[in-house]
Amino acid sequence: MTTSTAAPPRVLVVEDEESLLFTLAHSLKREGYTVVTASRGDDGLRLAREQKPDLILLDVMLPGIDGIQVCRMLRRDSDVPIIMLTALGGESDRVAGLDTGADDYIAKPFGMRELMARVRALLRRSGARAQPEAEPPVVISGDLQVDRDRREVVRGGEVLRMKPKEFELLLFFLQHPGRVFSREQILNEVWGHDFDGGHRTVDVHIRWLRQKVEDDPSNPVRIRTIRGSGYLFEG
Amino acid sequence: MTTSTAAPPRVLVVEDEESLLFTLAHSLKREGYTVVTASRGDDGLRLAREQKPDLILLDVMLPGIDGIQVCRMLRRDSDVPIIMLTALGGESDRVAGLDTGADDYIAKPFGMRELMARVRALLRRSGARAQPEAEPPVVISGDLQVDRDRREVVRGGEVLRMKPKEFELLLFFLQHPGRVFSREQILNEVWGHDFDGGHRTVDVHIRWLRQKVEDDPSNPVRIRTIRGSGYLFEG
DNA sequence: TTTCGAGTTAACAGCGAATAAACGTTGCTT
DNA sequence: AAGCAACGTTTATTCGCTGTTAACTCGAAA
Repeated sequence: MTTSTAAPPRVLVVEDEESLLFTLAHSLKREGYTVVTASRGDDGLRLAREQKPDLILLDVMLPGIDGIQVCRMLRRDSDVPIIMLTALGGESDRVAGLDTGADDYIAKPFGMRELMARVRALLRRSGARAQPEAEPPVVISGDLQVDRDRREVVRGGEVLRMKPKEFELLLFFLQHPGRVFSREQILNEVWGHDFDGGHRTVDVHIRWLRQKVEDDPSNPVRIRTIRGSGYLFEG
Repeated sequence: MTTSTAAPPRVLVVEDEESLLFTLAHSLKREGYTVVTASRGDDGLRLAREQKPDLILLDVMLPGIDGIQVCRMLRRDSDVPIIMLTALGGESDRVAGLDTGADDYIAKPFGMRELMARVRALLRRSGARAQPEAEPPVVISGDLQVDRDRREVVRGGEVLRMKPKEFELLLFFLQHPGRVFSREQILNEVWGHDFDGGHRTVDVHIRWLRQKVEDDPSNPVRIRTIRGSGYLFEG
């Protein structure tokens, strides 16, 4: 019943914080989606009805009408997939969000990668055709197998137990081999747009990753350090 | 949604320090952009609205209205890409800058080359057409291959281990073959506009480069010395 | 020959990264 | 509700690398 086209899926983003809106729009476009934006709840509601998007990203806190209201009103006559963006990851928010009929929620701050994964998943579930990028569920590089569906990493037959952030970080590297990324870029992609901690956090996670992924963690071959620039994953 | 033209992208530079403003404008023009300048925050704001530039370089410290304010005011009705030029590379500055809705920031002192790279990246992201120069990821000259993504130099099948400055310097030469550059010019481009060290620093780096790049470092063929003028890279 | 610019080498200070460990938070178990 | 385990982040320390400068040598131009 949702719109289904041969063209790329349309995503409506309703978010008042300018910089986040920009980042979201940009990331979505890069993935191949068509993006429509609004920074007020009432505008969002109007656009949702005019444009019939295939998916909606909806901030909870909004000027005009808040996200919860918008969601409720939309649900009266549509079952378009909705992902709520909530400020505080509190249990109550989550419940409140899902109660209104949202299909998923994600707490700020969130990594772009995770959000994109959820968007993709939700669109697939909702049966939207023409996935802009049918990312394979398993990414392989050398003797490494990363299964995004099972959230599991297999190396030489044995399953590596990965922490969530480690997994995300490794997946990010696997998907962008042979290119240097600065700590800032990595923080933006893996941690989230508004993570404001120190960039040394990356170092530590790199280290942990190396201990699981490298033959000799002290002499890394896969995840190389490019002094003064960042890190590079050797495809 | 942003302004997009067939003509070269317009860049607005707002900077109060005369010499830096001059350098910036000059470098941008050489890259093929159309440049508009202002040395006060209020003038910058006015010009931004009149001229609708495709990108803005905005100093944080400004007479009139400071850069943060200008950025905030612009963001109310525009999503033109903005790069902030910050004096102190402190983490807090970064956050403050990005919070106002800036798309990128760069800490002084910075090399012109890096700035140009960011300008290019941001314009590409924002979807501005008519890229003045779509820089290829790999630059080749003779048996030299410089890979900017991997930050790696390959010569005759073997990978050369390069220090950061060496890499930048070599890349600079590769991109400007057959032309003499004075030490001052090289310092400006590769080191940064307000590097205040001695110019002999260049000599030493040239020497190190030659040892890695020349067949006979004592009789350089690729990086030639033009006595009294500077150095020249033989394309 | 004299002078000035460039080559060469080594010393040193400062920075960036690796590492280990502590801390605070969260979520789960009992 | 309390205790516990796991995880993410921060901090401190160590270590090695890199950039810069200075001193000396060499060679070319005047």
